[in-house]
Amino acid sequence: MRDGGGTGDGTDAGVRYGPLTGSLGFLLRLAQLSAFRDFYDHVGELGVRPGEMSVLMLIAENPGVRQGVLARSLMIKRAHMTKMVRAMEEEGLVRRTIPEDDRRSVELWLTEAGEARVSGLLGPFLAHEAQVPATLSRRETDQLRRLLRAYLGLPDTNTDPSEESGS
Amino acid sequence: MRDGGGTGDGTDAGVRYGPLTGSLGFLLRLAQLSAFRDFYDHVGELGVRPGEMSVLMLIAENPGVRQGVLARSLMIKRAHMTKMVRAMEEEGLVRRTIPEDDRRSVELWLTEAGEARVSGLLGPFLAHEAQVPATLSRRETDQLRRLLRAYLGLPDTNTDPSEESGS
DNA sequence: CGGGGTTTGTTTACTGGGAAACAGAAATCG
DNA sequence: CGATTTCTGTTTCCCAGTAAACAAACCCCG
Repeated sequence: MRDGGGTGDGTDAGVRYGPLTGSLGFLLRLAQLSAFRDFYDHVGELGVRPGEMSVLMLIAENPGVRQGVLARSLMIKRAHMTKMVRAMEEEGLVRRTIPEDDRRSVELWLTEAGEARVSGLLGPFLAHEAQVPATLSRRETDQLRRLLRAYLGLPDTNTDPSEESGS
Repeated sequence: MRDGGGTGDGTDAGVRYGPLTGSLGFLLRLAQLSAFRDFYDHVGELGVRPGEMSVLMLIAENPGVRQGVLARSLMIKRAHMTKMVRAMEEEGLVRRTIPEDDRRSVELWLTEAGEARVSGLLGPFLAHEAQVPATLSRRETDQLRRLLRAYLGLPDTNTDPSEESGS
């Protein structure tokens, strides 16, 4: 018998969290795990992982972005970005070019297959994102996003939640 | 020498995040990485990782908790919990007992060394947690915590912040 | 010009964590 | 009671991601 609000998250086991209850880092970790699980349940069926999707989308949005900038933007190490991008190059999704003005760096572009991949993923992804987390109201969800962006120091982009969603 | 550029978050590289800007999962991922980095900067100096700390604190708060319950509470797999707890047993921090009424399961207890460890970590940890993230006001921080707990389906525990001890 | 320092990507070795298969104990059901 | 199913922890193998060392290119300054 679960105590009322069992959401299936696995966090309703009746343990006392003690000092962790108020820990922002701990809550962020649990929330991220929960969100990724949702991602796998919905978008993951299309055979894409969160990391791959974020890389593809950022290249699509910033053609020719340099590899290190991409790594820093996604807060992962350059070493790992090398592996991801190399693998995606092997898959024929990404093209890597070396600019003349700085021959250390690598610029990234989507191939046609890469663009097709993004096109195919965008719909399901946006549909997934449009869903309200079921434990929050729409207003709370918007506020949570806003606070997370503020926490990260990202600009408060007014991505008007009233737009598209139809298409 | 510490990198003094921007906010230090590494997310200010000028890239356009596109659909990811509004993605709750993506923002949660970045926020979690940022929070863990803070943790390592402050508490990590004491030679403890977030996972180890959370396990110790949960056992301290719930003596005799079963291993699987602990795993579910922290949203990690039992397989991994086995490894962590075994390692901590090797270190002499945790004691594992098999209850008579269910000889499959394992109950976890802190040893004296384990309790000493928790005692030594609690102060720095609480001091770390008391810090407001510098990009948020105190009120926003509290609200972020509240929204994360709601998102996770955790009870809205009013962790009385009345002991902010001077600052 | 040339020599240090820095940046960029890469390689290698390592850690945290998951997936799947498994064994023993418990529960269920004939 | 025995057979089957379920639950718990464990093992093995694998993947995402990091740390550290490195080489090439760039930059700065004499």
